[in-house]
Amino acid sequence: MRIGYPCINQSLECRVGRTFRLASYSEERLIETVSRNLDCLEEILAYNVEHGMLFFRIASDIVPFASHPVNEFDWQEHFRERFEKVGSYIRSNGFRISMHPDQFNVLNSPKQDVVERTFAELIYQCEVLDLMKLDSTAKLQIHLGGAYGDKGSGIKRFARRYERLDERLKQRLVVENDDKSYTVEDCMELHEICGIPVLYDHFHHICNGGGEPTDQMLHLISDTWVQADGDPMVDYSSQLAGGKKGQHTESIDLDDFSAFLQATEGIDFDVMLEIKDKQASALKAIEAARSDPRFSG
DNA sequence: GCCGGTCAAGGTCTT
DNA sequence: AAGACCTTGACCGGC
Repeated sequence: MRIGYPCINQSLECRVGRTFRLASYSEERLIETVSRNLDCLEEILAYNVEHGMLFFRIASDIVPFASHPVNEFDWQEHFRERFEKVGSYIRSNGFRISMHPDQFNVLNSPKQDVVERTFAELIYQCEVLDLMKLDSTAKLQIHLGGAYGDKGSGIKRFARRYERLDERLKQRLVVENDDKSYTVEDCMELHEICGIPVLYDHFHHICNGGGEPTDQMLHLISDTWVQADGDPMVDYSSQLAGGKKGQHTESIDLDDFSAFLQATEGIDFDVMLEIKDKQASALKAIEAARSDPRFSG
């Protein structure tokens, strides 16, 4: 079990997803920004090695506007060696890596242009992981998409588009239950059709699930990950006290996290802490997990 | 310098 | 048909 946090380390000055506005796009600016993002990624990874946090999510905009038509620059070639160098560091330290195309990426949209943009974004994010020479245990996690009043059709549409993806991309893509529409059960239905692994988001399951116990859900989704996929990835958060339903907590609730570890005893997975204070909570979680025989860091 | 309106992108719900 | 909200950090123009 590796423990990690997404994208940002607040105790370091740098930001790995630094970007800029479309209106101020220039090739020069792009090169400068990607270069700084890669510097920062190296800095964060070194911090994470030092602190035993071996699961990390790379920000989607590590290469700003990578899948946008404005960007005609061959960033893949220009930064090839730098990506290789970071990838080599990742591999030699035993990191697990994910990326998470965000809400605008809707593979099951009825709109063809939306689907095309989603394909382009998925290809870009896959290229980042490929350039780092990471194997198929490095994943892209995406939500099932819009419900459009008929989830059954939405699931089938996702499956059809999934089949059209390049094999390389199919080996990286996993589907995650969301907090509003598609439950773990829905994701399992999609898995039955096209074989895509299911990433369990614990908090989303609490918000939008059938009340099934955690261990039951984990046993269910574990079988959707084959050896080449690595251990299942799991997202963990909890409710912000006094906040709207679905809002992520500011800082980890260690009682809740310990209960989560206990409820999942004996099941292998890597866990991503989607908590606002990022590495601060990850550090606390690691202390709580040190006595767990599954923990590696 | 500092403040805060605004930012590529979709979906869903309200009016 | 159009607009607000979701959710988030930080860019960047205006002061």
